[in-house]
Amino acid sequence: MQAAVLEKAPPNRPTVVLRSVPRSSPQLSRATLACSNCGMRSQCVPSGMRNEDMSEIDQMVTSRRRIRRGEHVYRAGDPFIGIFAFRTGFFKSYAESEDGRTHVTSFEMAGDISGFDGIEDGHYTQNVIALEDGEACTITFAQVDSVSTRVPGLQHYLFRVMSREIVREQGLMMLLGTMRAEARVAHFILDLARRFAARGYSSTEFNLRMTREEIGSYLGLKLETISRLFSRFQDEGLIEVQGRAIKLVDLPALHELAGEHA
Amino acid sequence: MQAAVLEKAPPNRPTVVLRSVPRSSPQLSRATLACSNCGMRSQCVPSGMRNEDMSEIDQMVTSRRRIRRGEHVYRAGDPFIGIFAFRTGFFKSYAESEDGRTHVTSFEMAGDISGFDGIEDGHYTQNVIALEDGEACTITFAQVDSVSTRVPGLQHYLFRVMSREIVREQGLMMLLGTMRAEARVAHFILDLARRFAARGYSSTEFNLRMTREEIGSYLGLKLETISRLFSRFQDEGLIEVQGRAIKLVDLPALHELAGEHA
DNA sequence: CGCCAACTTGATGGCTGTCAAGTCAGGTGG
DNA sequence: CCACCTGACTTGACAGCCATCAAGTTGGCG
Repeated sequence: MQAAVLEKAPPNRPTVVLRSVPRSSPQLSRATLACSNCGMRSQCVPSGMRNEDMSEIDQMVTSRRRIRRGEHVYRAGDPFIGIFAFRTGFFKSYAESEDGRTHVTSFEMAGDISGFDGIEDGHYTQNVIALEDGEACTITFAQVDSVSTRVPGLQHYLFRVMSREIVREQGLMMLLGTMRAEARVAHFILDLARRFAARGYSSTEFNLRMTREEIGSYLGLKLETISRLFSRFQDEGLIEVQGRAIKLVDLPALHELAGEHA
Repeated sequence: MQAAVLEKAPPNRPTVVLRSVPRSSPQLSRATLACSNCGMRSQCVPSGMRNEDMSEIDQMVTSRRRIRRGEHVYRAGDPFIGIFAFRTGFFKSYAESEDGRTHVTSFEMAGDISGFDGIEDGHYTQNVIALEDGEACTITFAQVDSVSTRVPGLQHYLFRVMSREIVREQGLMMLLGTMRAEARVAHFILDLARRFAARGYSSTEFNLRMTREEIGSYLGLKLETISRLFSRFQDEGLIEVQGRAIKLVDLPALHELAGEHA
């Protein structure tokens, strides 16, 4: 399944070969679960994490779970059990309001972590659903408690990951609050490119895993606006789009539009 | 100074009498600093925090700092030293982008906490400035480390506060991404009312501490739009506004506009 | 082959931004 | 005490960006 997904998305073939992983066996060995053996480690763990601390982090990951396209990792209102670190696949998080509005708050890929919204009152407030088959490592908070009292480095790790999430959301708030549609879309494309690059995929040619509507929801725009801007960017020679396949052509111009450095 | 501020803002007189506090003496006793003696405790600490854990939390607060109107608590780029719990005063947090855009991400009042944006890379990414004279308790992260290895309840506390911040930001993203101007403004007014109420102030009559421009920045709107909507809400009998004094008249209608329950 | 979701593109309208001209309130100095 | 000044606010006129509505087109899949 994982391989099939990659085949359907030729431009996203990894340029770095990642360790292949056994499929959802009911009981995985501690070594197999270990973060220190995980190809996605560099994504999960903030830079600067010491190697000595990795074995401590390994102790938290208790299980791995296979999630199919369309299946929820968790839903708003579910009791909080812990956080999820994605190993493969592609996911979206979204919130729903009382009156039925919906808003995509993030797209998760390998190495990203979800679930911090559930800590405060013991229930998740968001929904996370797979856009593509994948696997999630489960880190239950019961584990966190027992391990982290013995291990000071561990809480540091979690503080940093949560801090990163807070900063990420602040960036999105600025995008939603101050940027025009074309800047939002340019920013979105470049952000995806960076994230693919960080995982060893091409940063200039990749496949979108989400619909125009989901992009629009994420960026506070309508799907028609996304479609129109993709077309316009293509006319202007910034990108090439065909369906969900995107190729970045004029990176400086995209950065310019997104309001980044130069 | 604190009293003077309240005198200038008659509708905000507390309906609950709060303990008076000695002014910024250079060295405060541990008992004076203690959270367990603080009138704002119910705001800082998430509900459900056990009393036994309070003494542990007390150990983290190392100093208290007086901040005058217009003075920064910290700025983007400053080295991270810890988090700040506000005791009195009124503050705003804002982010600045490379190309000069600015966006207000939150307004802080007594019991709120700032500074989590600085954990990840060791530098704050936001700016926090006082809109009104106040005091901030400083919780250095050096303290957190040494205390929390002895005390498991402490990290729980911080996880919950950070989780609350993440959920808060997700709510704001939905507001910025899906709500129309009138809904944003109604939501803003009601949110302020709730927060004043939680601190023992009137929830139907209070003074804004920020300019129309700051409200606009927070809500992703222009100051003229804020002004116009305040005027319109007044014409429609939802509120009464005079300058920064606001009185909520038709709460059901405001909730309706904000898209909340009924 | 036909269906359906996803996507594209056009026409139109409205919400909100922009520009502009005041008004108001608080603070300062004469 | 009053004139003046400045920042904050209000209000009007207009424009433009993006949403809305509508009608196709495409591509994947049964």
